[in-house]
Amino acid sequence: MSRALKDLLYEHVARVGKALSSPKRLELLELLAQGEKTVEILANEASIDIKLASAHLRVLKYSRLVGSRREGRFIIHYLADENVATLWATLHTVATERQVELQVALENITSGPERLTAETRLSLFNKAKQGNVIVLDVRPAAEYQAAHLPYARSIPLIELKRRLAELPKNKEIVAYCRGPFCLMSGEAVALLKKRGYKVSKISDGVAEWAAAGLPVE
Amino acid sequence: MSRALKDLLYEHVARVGKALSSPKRLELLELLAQGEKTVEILANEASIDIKLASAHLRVLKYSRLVGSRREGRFIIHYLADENVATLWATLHTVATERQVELQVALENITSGPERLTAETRLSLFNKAKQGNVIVLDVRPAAEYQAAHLPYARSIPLIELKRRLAELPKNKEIVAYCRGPFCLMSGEAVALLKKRGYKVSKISDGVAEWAAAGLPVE
DNA sequence: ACAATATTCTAATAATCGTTAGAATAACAA
DNA sequence: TTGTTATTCTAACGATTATTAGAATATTGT
Repeated sequence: MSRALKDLLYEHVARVGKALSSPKRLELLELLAQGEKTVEILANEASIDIKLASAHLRVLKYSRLVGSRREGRFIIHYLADENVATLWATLHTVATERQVELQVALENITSGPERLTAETRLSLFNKAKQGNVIVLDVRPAAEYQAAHLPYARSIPLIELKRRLAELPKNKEIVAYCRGPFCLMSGEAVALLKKRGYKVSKISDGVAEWAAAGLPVE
Repeated sequence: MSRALKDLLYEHVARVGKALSSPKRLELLELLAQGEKTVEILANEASIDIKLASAHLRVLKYSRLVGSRREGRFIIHYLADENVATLWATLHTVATERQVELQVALENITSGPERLTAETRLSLFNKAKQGNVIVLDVRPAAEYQAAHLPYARSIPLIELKRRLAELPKNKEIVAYCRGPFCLMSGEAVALLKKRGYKVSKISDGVAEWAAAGLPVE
C-alpha cells in the first residue's frame, strides 16, 4: 500500500533531520564546514570527549551528511558535499529568524543587528576586490587554506597580537570567522579596536557566504 | 564563559533540528506547506491519530516553525513563514542527493530520473504562460486556493475521472501535486495516460517551486 | 613481532521521545 | 445550563538516544 512507501520516504529524510537534532552534532557540522578534520581536532574544538565526538560522527555518517577516509594513522572526516554546508546555513538562518531567544542570545556576540543582505555582501566583495578594505580571516590557518572569502588575508586569532604590524591603521578592516555562532571575529575586533584600528566584523563564514551564492576561494 | 554561550546557541538551533527529526512531523510540515489546516485534516492526511498529530504539532510550535490561531471551534495551524517551506525543500533535496536508499525508494513514484533543473522549471513557466501546456494541480481545491503554480488549473484527483471533459486531448498536460513524496500526480498521470491524454508530471510542489526562486500565485 | 597511536566498536545507564488513553478546556448550539 | 465538538493537556509506557567506560582494530615506528 502507498502508505508504507510514504512512511519509508519520510523516514529517510528524518534520518537527516535526526542528524541535525543535537547541538553537538550541529557544532561538528559547522566545524567540518570550515574544512576536513580529524576526530581529535573536532572533539577539542567542540569541547567534548573524543569518544563522544566519534559517536556523533557515526550518526552524521549514517545520515550521509559526513564522509571519512583513512590517511595513515588518522581518519579524516569531511562534509559529503557543499550542499550540506548550505543546509546548515539555511537551518541556522531559519532558527535565528524564528526564535526570539536565539536572537537575544546572539546579541551577546554581534554588537549591532547585523543581518547581512545581498547588497552588504556584494559591496564588501567589490571593496575587497579594489583593495579598499582588508578582509581578515581569523580562523586557524588550515581552515583558511581549505576555503576562504575572496581576497581575504589570514591571521589566526592566536597569532594576531604578535602580527599586528602586518595590518595598516589607515585602512578599513573587516574580520570574519566560522559563522554567526563563532566568537573569534568578535575577539579580534575587540583587540584591534583597542589598538586604534578601523575594524568591524561580519557574521558570515564561508558556508553562509557560499549559501548566499557568492564565490569562495 | 564563552562555552556556555556557544552551547546555548547550538541548543536553540537544535530545537529546529529536533522538529525535523521525526517522519510524521516532516509529513505534517509538507502538508502545512500546502496551506493552513486543522488538526483533524492533518491527522487524516498523515494517517495518524488526532492526539498524536496534536502532540507533534506542539513540538513544531515549540520550535517556532508552526503557528496556530483559533477560529471559532477550530484551531488552524500554519507554517510560521515561507522560509520554513524552503527549509523543508532544502532538507529533502539534500536527503535525496545524499541517500541512495531514498533515491531507490523514489523510483517507485517518479517514472524517470526527473530532477528538475532551473531550465526545466523556467521553460515550463514560459510554455504555461503562452498556453502551450496545461499545468494541472491535482491537490484538494483548498490547497490550490492557498497557493499554486503560475497559470495552473485545478482538478483535484478525486474529481478527475468525472471532469475529464474539461481537458483537451491534443494539448500537452503537466500534472503536479504536493511535492516529490506525494503520490497524487502519479495517479493522475496513470489515469490520463490510459484515456489517451498527452500527460506527464513534475515532482515539484509549491514549496519546491518557490524555493527555486520562481513565483507562485 | 611488539609497542604506541588514533579511532571505532560494544555495553551499560540515565535521559528523552513517540505513542496511546483519559481528563480538561474552550467555543458553540439547544 | 447542558451537551456537543475540536482540541489540548496530563500521565504513563516502551523505545530510542546521549553519554561514559572498557575492549578491540588498524596503522605506524622500532
